[in-house]
Amino acid sequence: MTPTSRSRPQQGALLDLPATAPQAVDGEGVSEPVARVVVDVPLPHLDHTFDYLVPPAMASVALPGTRVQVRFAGRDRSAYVVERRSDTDHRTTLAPLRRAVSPVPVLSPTVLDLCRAVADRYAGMLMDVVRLAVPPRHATTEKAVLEKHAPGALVSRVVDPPDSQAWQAYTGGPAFLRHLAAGESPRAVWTALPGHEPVPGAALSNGSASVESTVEPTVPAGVLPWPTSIAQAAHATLASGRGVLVVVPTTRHVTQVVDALAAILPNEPVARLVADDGPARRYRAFLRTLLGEARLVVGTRAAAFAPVTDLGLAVIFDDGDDRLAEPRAPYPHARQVLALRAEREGAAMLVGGFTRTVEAQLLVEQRWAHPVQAPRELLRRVTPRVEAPGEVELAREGPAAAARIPHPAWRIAKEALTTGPVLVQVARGGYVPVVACARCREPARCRTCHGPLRLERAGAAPSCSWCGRIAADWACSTCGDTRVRATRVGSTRTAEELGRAFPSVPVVVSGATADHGVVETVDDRPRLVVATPGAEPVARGGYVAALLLDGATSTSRPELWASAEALRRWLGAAALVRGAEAGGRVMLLGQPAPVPAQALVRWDPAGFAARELAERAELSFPPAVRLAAVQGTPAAVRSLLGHLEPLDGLEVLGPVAVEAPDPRTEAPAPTRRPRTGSPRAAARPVPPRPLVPEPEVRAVLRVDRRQGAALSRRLAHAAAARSARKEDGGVRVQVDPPDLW
DNA sequence: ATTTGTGTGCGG
DNA sequence: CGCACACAAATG
Repeated sequence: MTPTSRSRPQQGALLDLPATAPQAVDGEGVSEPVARVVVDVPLPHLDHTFDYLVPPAMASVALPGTRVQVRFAGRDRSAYVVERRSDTDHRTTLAPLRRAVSPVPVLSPTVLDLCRAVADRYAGMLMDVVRLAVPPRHATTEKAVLEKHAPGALVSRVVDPPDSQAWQAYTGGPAFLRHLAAGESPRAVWTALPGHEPVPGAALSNGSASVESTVEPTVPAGVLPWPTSIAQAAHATLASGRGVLVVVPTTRHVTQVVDALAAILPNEPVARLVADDGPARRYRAFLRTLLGEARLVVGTRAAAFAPVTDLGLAVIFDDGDDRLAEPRAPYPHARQVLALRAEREGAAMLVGGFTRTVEAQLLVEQRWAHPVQAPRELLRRVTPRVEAPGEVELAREGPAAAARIPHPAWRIAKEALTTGPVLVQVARGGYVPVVACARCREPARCRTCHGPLRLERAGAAPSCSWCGRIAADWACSTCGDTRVRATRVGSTRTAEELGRAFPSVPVVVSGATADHGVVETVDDRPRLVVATPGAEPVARGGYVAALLLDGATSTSRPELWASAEALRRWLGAAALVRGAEAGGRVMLLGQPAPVPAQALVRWDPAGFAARELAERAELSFPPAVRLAAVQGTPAAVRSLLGHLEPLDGLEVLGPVAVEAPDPRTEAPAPTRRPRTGSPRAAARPVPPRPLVPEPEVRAVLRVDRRQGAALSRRLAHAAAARSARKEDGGVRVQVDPPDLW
């Protein structure tokens, strides 16, 4: 691995000085007295290395990978040493390092190389990526970990490969594990089967309440919960003496994977890298990874950069979850980070999920990864029977066809509740999250801020979901009517209705809203579980049935990804239900779009992904092509586009005005600090900052996928040229923007 | 951002 | 000519 420690040439045509011959530096006894560093400055044209002199006192501390402080443009800035050398290409005398912050080389050459690749791919700055990769230092934790750490005690335990039963359910599965165990680096896109933890005792005792279960369903070998399958792949990789990194969307997923690893590899330490754990625990887990104390690392998106020693396998699960995309510049996606990493470090990769994302489909079609999925016959047995009755079928059943929960759905729930738990997936949380005028159906809005009104609980007056004001004397601005009706029904109200219909069955609500938290698990007793997508509790032994309400709500969104996202959510819920062989049933309701609905009924996420990708190729949409969005004030966007060097086949769409920022998500007024401490600031005329932020525009750049790297390079150059000229008005450059259309 | 270097204009 | 101020370039 070659770290990219070479000083990059000055950006653009601004400064094309003849390369100065490296000059030896007299270090007064210090060997390699030059520290090449990356400095934390937010200016794109300064996104390269700088050389400093290492004072004798820091000679053995300021080693490559360590944090230091340097004087830069008159201020102390934090920086990382990326290289130590004995010469410099800088012409004038070097300034000394100010302070060695810590002796721990937190930025390893491998991770630095990855950060550079990610920055390049996303047209961003190296330091922005490094900030994502290296968690903030926690001094007391660092001291504690270093004191306890005994380098000699690191025993690379030899692990035997997993038994040959593992992954047998999947075509190509055993081969995948075999290659991992042999130290090779296969890549797979894995469509996971629903698997359920067996109910203790149920498989053995035949005195179950279920009368007709004379035939005990035989769960085929290898149909296991997804975290267990991942643990088996990790096991195989450990057998080759290499480390494993697993990245998942949420803390909840992390816990599931950590538990599965503990069950299969009880003696193997696991590092849990989750930002939610807080600075101390997060930094401790990071250091344990860095020191090689844990070869198994599990975490959320930032963990994609974890310094796993000798990485053998990178895993990402449920890669369609938007929480795997980093919200800070340069907005890298964990799937992409891991893919770059697998290539650069020669590691294997596993992209898994119940659905198959369009991006994963592209990896398959490019032959970058092999598909790993179950044969049709097995799939039919272990997935639930799914129905998506159309209006015609429902009308045959009786007059209540248009009801949110039509008669056939009630019947499924009633039958299932005699045996075990039933899941009801509802698109929205809360009680009645959106109301409209009862007469003209115009959405009801707040008189003060024009936010949408909702009902927070039974019998409550409507209130604004943006500002919280109670709209006690609301009247429709269109027709004057004072009555409201529900346009969306949330999980709380749904639970209320279901509770009335099944008074003898307990009802559980799970969701990320304030009223109630996310419920992790439920047992196998009869119970109604109402949950929003992603918050479905795992039921021991699997749900007997699931009702997926609000089908249209999830597919009618205008975004490009709406139907793929709907299918992902439906499959996520349906995968918690027992297989058809064990009586599991799913009903999809609420007029969903037919294409994703049929993909669910046939349980064919790969077919859906192939069709979706073909369609996007036809329309020149990503990921079939590479897109980048450039957003900012009109002048700033225009200037950035003006600085772009020509690129074959580059299409520039727009710029067009972007819709007004949403007052819910937009911070109030970004009060600019007047810097009271500095007398200079008072003397300088403050540029007038508009009270109302200037409206922004966005341009979309489109190129062939093979030109993607060239586009990113040009965007980074243009941003550097702009910042070098101190052109103000920030522009946000986003490669692979997730939220277009 | 902040510092440093260079150019310009005006008073002496 | 000398100095203050403005602007541009560089930041090690």
